[in-house]
Amino acid sequence: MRIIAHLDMDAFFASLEEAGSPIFKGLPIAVGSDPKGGLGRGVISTANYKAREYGIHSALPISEAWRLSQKAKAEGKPEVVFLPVDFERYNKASAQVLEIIRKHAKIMEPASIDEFYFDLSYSAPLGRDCALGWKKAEVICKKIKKEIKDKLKVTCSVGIGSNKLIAKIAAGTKKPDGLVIAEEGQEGKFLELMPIRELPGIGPKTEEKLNQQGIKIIKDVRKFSREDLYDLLGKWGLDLYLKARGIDDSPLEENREAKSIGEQATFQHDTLNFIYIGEVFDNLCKSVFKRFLQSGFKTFKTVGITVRFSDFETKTTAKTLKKETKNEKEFTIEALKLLLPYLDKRKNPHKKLIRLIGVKMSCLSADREKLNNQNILI
DNA sequence: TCTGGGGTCCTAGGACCC
DNA sequence: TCTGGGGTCCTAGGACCC
Repeated sequence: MRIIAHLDMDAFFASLEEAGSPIFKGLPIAVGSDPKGGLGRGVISTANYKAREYGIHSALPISEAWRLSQKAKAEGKPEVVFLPVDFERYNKASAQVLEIIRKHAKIMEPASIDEFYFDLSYSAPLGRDCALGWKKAEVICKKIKKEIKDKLKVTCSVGIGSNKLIAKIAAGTKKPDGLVIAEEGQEGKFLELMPIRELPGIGPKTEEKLNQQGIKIIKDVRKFSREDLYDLLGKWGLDLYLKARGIDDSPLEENREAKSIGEQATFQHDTLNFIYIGEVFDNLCKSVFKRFLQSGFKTFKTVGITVRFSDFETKTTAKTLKKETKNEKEFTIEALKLLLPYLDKRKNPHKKLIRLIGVKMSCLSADREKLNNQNILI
């Protein structure tokens, strides 16, 4: 039996900004793109709990957030503080959290900038009282929470369970600053009354599909056989069959490597101005290549681009080169060759304006020398 | 209200090789 | 002359997550 914890930072970006500047204390804060007086095109990245009282939340269009802020102001409430995303700062904080967790757990998986899994099974040595192990895990998590609060002045929520799925869901049930233990052997019961949307991997589309079958809460999933769920959702249906019963054997993955490096940009105004598009595209390529150099990867083999038109139709094209390369010119030229058809009649016959362009590289190889050694061995 | 930017994983179809 | 099937690589698109 494993004891797995999931730690999820509370409104991470906004909390860090609030903790970093005393003048923001207690105010509604929204981190995201520039609202530009209600004309901005982005979305909210993170809103703190005060801003959530205004109806502002992650992924909300920034223009709507601006409107909500103005409305609150008219009612005599404080205006929302809109702040740009400061990744450097958040990455630093994330690394500090990682360091604190690592002191208490040998096996850990950073799942994102603000989420971490770690294994506390060691607190229940073989042959010892299992309940004691869970108690010890709780004590360790309390310590971790306290250390994070002391050092970073922000809170987090932690879930403890017998696998990653249960731990993650448990952490989400009591935010902010929660600590929830989903007792071993009670996994099925813990989940049964929750809406299916609580299961990671079920988004709007899958939810709708399942609703059509009369499935609303997790318990409802259990009325369907493995075969039924496979027919409905393919391979993911088999996963769902197990997840609905609280079963999840997936291991913690300590050394996950990136599979691609890419960047995209949305224009302030939709455009077909070649010079402007070319300039932005060139900067994207330069920035992606710079990150490639810093990444430690030695080569890439596939170049891809994205074009989003003003009607939100989105096209991607990719080209895998004959040979791996690390050449910047090759990267830029291949990317440009993929982009050009979208600027003229070839792939844009109705001359639709372009909203966004993006570029990425994939098929990254970590270490060419290692690869060569393997070839010699074979 | 009009929809960011960073990613991952899965699927389906076509090309190609044996 | 007609007809396999398996395996792998590649591309495009979709769903999802933070």
